[in-house]
Amino acid sequence: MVTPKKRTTPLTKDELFTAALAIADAEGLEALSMRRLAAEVGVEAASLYHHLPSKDALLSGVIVKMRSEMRIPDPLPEDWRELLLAIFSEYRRVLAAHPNLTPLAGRRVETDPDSGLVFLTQLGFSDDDAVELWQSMIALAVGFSIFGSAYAESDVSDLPSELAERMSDWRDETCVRSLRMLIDAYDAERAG
Amino acid sequence: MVTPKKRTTPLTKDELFTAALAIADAEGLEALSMRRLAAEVGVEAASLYHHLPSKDALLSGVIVKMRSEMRIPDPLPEDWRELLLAIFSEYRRVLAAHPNLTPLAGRRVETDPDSGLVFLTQLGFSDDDAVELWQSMIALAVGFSIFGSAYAESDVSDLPSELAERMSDWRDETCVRSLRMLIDAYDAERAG
DNA sequence: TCTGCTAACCTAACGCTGTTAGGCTGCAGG
DNA sequence: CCTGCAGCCTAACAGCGTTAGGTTAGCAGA
Repeated sequence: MVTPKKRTTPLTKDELFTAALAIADAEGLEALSMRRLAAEVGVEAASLYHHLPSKDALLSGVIVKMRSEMRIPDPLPEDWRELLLAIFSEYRRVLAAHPNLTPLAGRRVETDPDSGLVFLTQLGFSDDDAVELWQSMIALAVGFSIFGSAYAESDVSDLPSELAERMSDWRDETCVRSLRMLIDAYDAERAG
Repeated sequence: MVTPKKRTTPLTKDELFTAALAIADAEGLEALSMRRLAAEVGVEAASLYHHLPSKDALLSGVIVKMRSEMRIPDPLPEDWRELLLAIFSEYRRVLAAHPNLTPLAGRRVETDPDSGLVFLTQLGFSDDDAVELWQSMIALAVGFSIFGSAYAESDVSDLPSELAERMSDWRDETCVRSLRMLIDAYDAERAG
């Protein structure tokens, strides 16, 4: 696990983010300390501060790194609703692939200019409506991912047992279903 | 701020949760340490472990305490859609009232048996549909609260400026609007 | 080739954290 | 009066993020 060899090439930020992401994935967020990361990349903890201003910056970098794993399907769906759905399903897939990072998922919002929001306005959505739909989809996807991860402990002990069991199961299809409903509803309001 | 006097009555869990919530509200989550809390209630840090098994238990207690601030309007809305909306608007109000706790908001789901979920099944929703709507509303409300709090740093620098500004503004009305859309959509699918 | 600069690393230490072990104290029940 | 124990204490542990300041190796310019 730990690389004991002396380094030959200097560290890079990207290498740090990648290693940090790997540690968090494998051992949990609480295992990701500066010393642990330093050991992983074959360096002492203080040396990391030559590349990063703080641990906070490290965590932000890890989130960005995770987000960079998003892959949009190559022949883009023709229907814009399917495109939106593809984007946010992918968002959720990436979040679900790194369940240890869900506590951090909300700490950073990034919206690429070419990722769909601007596109919405070109479809006839007002700026307000486009943003509201976009925000709602982000909130839903992130919320579902948080509650779906082990981070969340649920107390449903007072519910009837069938409901309790079902409430502990945060399914991907449910998220997609609700995402679709939001898209259709905003679309209907735009048309009406 | 800190109570220097010797205590006359023994500590209670509830007193600890209340004090911890106050510290987190006033000074942020990172200020809430066992030593800080102990000082606040006039005791040494180690003594807290007579009442709590761990800091994690403290944080869970704080979340429960926060959630207990929810108040459902007294003449219950007659329309069940308005009732649902009232519940989740209140949920969001409480979350927004404690912005420093949003990072923890996802760590614990509680669903009272009498808070509406069971009620949905009595209205004709299948167990699955009721749970899916319920989960979606939780996810949306929590997601909005997280992104609306200062916890989230947004990077919208690449967006057109009007969109960027609007994207940094997570409005309550937007959350309510989307909640309402979800309710109506699930209602329509139930009827259809 | 020698000089000097600087990037990239190091050791050591600071004050903080959650947590545990073990001891004191004062009050309630027998 | 004696016992037990709830409720607090002091002291210490290992680990944390971070900083100050020192070393080293390699490259730029003379």
